[in-house]
Amino acid sequence: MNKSHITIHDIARELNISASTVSRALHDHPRISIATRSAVHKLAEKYNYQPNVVATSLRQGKSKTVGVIVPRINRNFFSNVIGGMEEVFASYGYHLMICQTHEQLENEKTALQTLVNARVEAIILSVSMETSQDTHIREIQERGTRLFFFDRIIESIEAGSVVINDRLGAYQNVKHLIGEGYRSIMHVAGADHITIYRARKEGYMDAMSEAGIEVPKEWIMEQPLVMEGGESAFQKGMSLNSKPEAFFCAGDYAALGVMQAALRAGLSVPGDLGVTGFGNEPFTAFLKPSLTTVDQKGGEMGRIVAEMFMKCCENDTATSWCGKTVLKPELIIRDSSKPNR
Amino acid sequence: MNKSHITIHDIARELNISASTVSRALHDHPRISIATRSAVHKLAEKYNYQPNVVATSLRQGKSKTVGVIVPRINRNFFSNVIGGMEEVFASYGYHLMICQTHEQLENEKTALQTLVNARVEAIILSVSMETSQDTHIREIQERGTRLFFFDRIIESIEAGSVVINDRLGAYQNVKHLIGEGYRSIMHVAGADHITIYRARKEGYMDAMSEAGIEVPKEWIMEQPLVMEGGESAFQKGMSLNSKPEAFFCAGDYAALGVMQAALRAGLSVPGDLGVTGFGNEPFTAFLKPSLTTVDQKGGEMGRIVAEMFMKCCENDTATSWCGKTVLKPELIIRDSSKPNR
DNA sequence: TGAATTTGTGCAATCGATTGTACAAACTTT
DNA sequence: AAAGTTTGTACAATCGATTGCACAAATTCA
Repeated sequence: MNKSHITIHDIARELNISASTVSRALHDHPRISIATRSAVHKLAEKYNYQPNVVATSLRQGKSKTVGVIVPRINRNFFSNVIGGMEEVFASYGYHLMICQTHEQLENEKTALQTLVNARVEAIILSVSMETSQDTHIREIQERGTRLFFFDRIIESIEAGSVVINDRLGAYQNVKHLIGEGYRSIMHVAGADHITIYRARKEGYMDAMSEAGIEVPKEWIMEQPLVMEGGESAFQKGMSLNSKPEAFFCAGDYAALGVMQAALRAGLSVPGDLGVTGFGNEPFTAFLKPSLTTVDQKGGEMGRIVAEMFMKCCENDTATSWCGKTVLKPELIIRDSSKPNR
Repeated sequence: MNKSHITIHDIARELNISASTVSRALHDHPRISIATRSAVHKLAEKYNYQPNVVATSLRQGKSKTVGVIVPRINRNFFSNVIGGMEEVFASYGYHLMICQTHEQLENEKTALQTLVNARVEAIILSVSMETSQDTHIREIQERGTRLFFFDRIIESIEAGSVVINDRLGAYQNVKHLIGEGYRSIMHVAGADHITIYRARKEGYMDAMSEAGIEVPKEWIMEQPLVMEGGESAFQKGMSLNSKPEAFFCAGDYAALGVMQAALRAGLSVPGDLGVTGFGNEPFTAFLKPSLTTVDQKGGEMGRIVAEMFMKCCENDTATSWCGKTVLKPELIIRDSSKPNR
């Protein structure tokens, strides 16, 4: 990009040999004489020669770059995942190219195209909230781009993926509430077409039905998983005939909303109302009361997808199917779910 | 990378014309007949032709990629910055390549080299804690890579940069404490060779001397800006002759540490001890008491560096000097600094 | 009608690194 | 000494897109 980048040709010229010899010398090709090799190495050292990765990429058809698409980079969970991936990829000499969708399908499509054009070796994706169909992703895959999912996967597409067992996490969460004496537990749910949210709902149902608690459908309130969603869920819950004893929220911010609304309404948490969340956002540890939640293992998830890519794709057997790794979620028990009454 | 990627040669062959004509047709070169142009466009459409960015990069010497180096991707502030940058860069068709240093100088060096090799058009950097010398960065710049700093800058290097006025932020913060009646205010400081931490210390001094409060040097405690650092600062502070009335911490996690240690020690915050932080981490709003702090404008900072790069570098006048933008910090007044006593 | 333009396209070089093939020189083998 | 190997290096093509230059055909002008 700059005169200051020296090339094998520069070295070749100075030593009066050909560029191909320089290239081979740099790779310690056995057919190049020791004398030539060391001369080349010395000069490369002197000028701090660094191969032009762009040229190598073009020649080899390998960019040593992996694309990542997430809804938002600055969400704790996603930045943890990205951080984890970066560690592993960096150790293999791979780069990360990152795009965010802001939860919008259109952006997701653009990002996919962008990354394909950049000739990334794979795309690692956590789909946006708006993504309910799969054609745009399937197309990319069919055109030969390797694909991996994490967390928010599309089940109809066969691709390597890493998730946590959301159903189990939710189940443990709700079972814990039940164990603490709560019975009429409502669920603030996320959009149903997103796998993880459906799974969390199912986990909730599992625990409830195991305990023999009937769940009227008003107890399940689909809401945007932000503070406001939690607040309005709380209002709705309080207006029902069967007053809620606890809320299990599919997201921590919604749980926060529920908690704050409850406190404003003069209820005490957990005295009058139990609240649990999902995600283990950093703030949940510092809330008063601290919030019981489920850890999503962001960093680990990132490291595992990265390793998965490396195992499956580094040699050229382009088997895109690398299996699905399911991590065990971890229930973090804190104060907001202390025994009822 | 894959047979499914079609090239201008494929199109050329099918239309029985040359690749150069295809290239020109795709760019609507006026010398190509309308008929040919539309035939090419039609076929490109049909096969969903997408130019190989790697090839273009090589030819043009422009990668449309910018490298970013941060201490940790998953720190709220940095992920906000990155998120902001991504928005702007995406809108210009630029990509982001991201590396993290984990606050280690060695990693910073590697990352710089990696990004230079990847032929990024610029490197946007926030230096690690360990970075106290500048030669490794200066070298990169001298070899022709454009460089920008944000937040943690190196003043001895001339490069475009975006920071907030840390000194002012700290000054406002401490002035506010003084206004609320606190006088013996101690400062939990960060490493002194990092510009921003020194600036925060200076802002603290400004406010104190303006109020005519003498600051013995034991009041300034350099600590790792994490919870443990805050805790040990609190212990140290309490063992002094002049008991602290408040702590101004250069980081939110340290403030959290101070607060928790104080509460454990049976003090009430802010009743017995005022505490303020710096950074406006998301959790600070939810602490009990909520923490007074200074917002660092991460997203905005990211957007501004990105725009700065675009303005300075898109046309090839390689003036690396794009000035220094200083953002106004925002003091967020919450409960932890309520009036003394 | 012949000269001067304009129009439309192709050739070949280029970006930098890699690699199959060729080939001369040096060395072994018989 | 002739044939066969090994050693060391260069040439040229390739990856895909771009672009200066050349050149023929078509058009305009004188």
